[in-house]
Amino acid sequence: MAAVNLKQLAKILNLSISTVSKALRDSHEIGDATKERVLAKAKEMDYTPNPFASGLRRNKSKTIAVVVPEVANNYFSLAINGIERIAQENDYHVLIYLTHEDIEKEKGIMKHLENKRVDGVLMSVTMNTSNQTHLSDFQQKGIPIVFFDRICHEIETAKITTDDYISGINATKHLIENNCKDIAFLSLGDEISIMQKRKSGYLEELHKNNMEVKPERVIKCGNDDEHNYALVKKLLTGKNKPDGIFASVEKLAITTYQVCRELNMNIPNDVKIICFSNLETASLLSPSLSTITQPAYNIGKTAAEVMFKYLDKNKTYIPNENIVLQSTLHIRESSQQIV
Amino acid sequence: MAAVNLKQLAKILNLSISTVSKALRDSHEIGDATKERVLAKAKEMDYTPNPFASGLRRNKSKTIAVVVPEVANNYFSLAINGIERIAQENDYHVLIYLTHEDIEKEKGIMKHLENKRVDGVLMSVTMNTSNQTHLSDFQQKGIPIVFFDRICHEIETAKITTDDYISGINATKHLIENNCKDIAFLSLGDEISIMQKRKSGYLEELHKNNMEVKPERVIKCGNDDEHNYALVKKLLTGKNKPDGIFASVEKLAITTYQVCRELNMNIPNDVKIICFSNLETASLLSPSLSTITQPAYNIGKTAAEVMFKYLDKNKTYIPNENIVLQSTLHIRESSQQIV
DNA sequence: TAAAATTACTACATCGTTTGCGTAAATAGT
DNA sequence: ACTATTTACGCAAACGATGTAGTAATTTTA
Repeated sequence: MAAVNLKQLAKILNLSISTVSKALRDSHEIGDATKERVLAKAKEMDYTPNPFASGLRRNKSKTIAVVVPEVANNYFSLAINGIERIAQENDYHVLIYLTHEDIEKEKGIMKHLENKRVDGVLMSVTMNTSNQTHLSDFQQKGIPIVFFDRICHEIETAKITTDDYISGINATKHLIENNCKDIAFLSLGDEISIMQKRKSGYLEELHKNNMEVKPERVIKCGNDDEHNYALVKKLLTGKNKPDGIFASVEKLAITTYQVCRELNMNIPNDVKIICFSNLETASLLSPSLSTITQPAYNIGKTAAEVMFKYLDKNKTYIPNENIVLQSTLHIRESSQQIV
Repeated sequence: MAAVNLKQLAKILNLSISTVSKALRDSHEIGDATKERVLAKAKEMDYTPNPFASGLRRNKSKTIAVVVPEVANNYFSLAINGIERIAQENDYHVLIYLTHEDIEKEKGIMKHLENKRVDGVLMSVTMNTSNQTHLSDFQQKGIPIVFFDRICHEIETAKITTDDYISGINATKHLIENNCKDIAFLSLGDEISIMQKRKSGYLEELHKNNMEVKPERVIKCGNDDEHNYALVKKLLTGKNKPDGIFASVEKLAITTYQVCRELNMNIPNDVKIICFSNLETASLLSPSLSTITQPAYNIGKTAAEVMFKYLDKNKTYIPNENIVLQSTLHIRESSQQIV
């Protein structure tokens, strides 16, 4: 029942606590015969070190935190998958925290993590994280952060992203090539870096094609699904409807599908759609959804690998580094001109 | 930079360490004036207790673990969402572990958790978890487990499930009412309880309608997507095809959609489909997918609530309790007779 | 008014590990 | 053979917070 500890092990083995401890950690100070005796007994008694005691003593938690806006989301859950894999390989534990896009919650979570509960934090910030003092304060405590996807430029550390600007260009170019004359961009807030990059790509490509850049074509959506629905419905209801929609995140594309269904609009005849998405059922939708798909699993995996690269060396300072992975464009029915 | 601790706070305040500690915990032994002075200074210095020190001393981790097969899955991510919400409300932290349906990984994870790293475990077992000695062993260590969805009958504790048997009956009945004469059941393994219940409902309803119960209509799928694809393809290729498919989990329905697409089979004309699923895009699929939808968020929430009910009382023993939540049937195009 | 009780604090042992230092005994070096 | 060095272990002090058992000083009670 009760977990066995070093003291009990030592008593049974007739050795001192420190000898047992050192033997278990394979110290050179301990003779081979003793080591084997200790190992065998430890296994027999099912000894595992108390993580709080060793955490306290060594000032290491063997734990990282993942702070993300949500988990019921294909992108983040895949990223977590990658992170968890690397963590297990490194014998680390993964704490998970959800901000639900709430900057106050994000601040509270970081506050909770300041006391060395974790050795490092992997995070994707809130759509509302414009002020980042809570993040630089956090770094000051000596706990490293690695950002993935939704990064914070101002914080010096490693950042894993995808080629959002290029993807923005490619998606827009694709819509233009399929005869779209008036493309709207559905943004998620406008604070965060990925939105700015995706939007830049969109604007740049419009510009390059001498298409008019109308500010009202950039729709600033948010975290409230009903409000987003209303925004998209309004966009598609007036007489000045766009003939193409570039959704910056998956859920806005889904909302658009739902709006089109209600308004009896045909995709892609009435409006063409492309979006950033990791939806596994994209090809089964009606019509199948064209996507820019980020390598979510690898993003998480890479972020974790970078973190462990520094944790292994006991470095709490991670210098600026931008790792950019490539997204892939999957053209399906929703964005294609029907010939 | 360095985190401030009790000793430093005490020195600055010219008080003893224990006085400061007690003041912070609002002990009656400390005078009001002193309390205020301490609180103010603690806030000013941004003091937060070291979780390892207090964890060690009080033998409490303020952490629970969630052990699930996967996270890139709508059901589990919603459940995690519910769990995390309740954990945050209770000032608890959430560790996450993925088994990837691997029983050996599950055993290893439980082994890792035995040493009081967590105060409790919420879990959904692997599809291969038939032998549960690693779980009863774990319980013996004095750490409570609460099961949700994929439960372990033999372990005495609280179990949160949905009315899978009834849902199995309803789904099957629905297919029969829509003229299916030969319904296949896609199972995920056959060890775990939910599969047995869903299958029982399926078999029972066939029986009630005097339909032949062919053993080869129960397809035992697994964790290998390609293998599942082959199994479903074989099922739908021969001359003795079923005209209805009841998929026990979401991913098997998606596989079935993909197979039908390859085989150029029309859903629901050639074969009707219904499945357990929390897919948010079910209604946008082509054709829209009929589902039995479990209240995943509430299942997670409930599991966490039950856990905290006992943790609050410092009870490590949770008596048997079966909490059954209701799933809802969403009839869409994939399962309906076209008139 | 002496004894009892309360108040407001401090000292210290403790949780389980880790690790620097000390020390006998065994081995090596000259 | 006598001093170095190495080997193999034990002692004890941390790590930071908690809580029991004190202890003066003050207040209450009989």
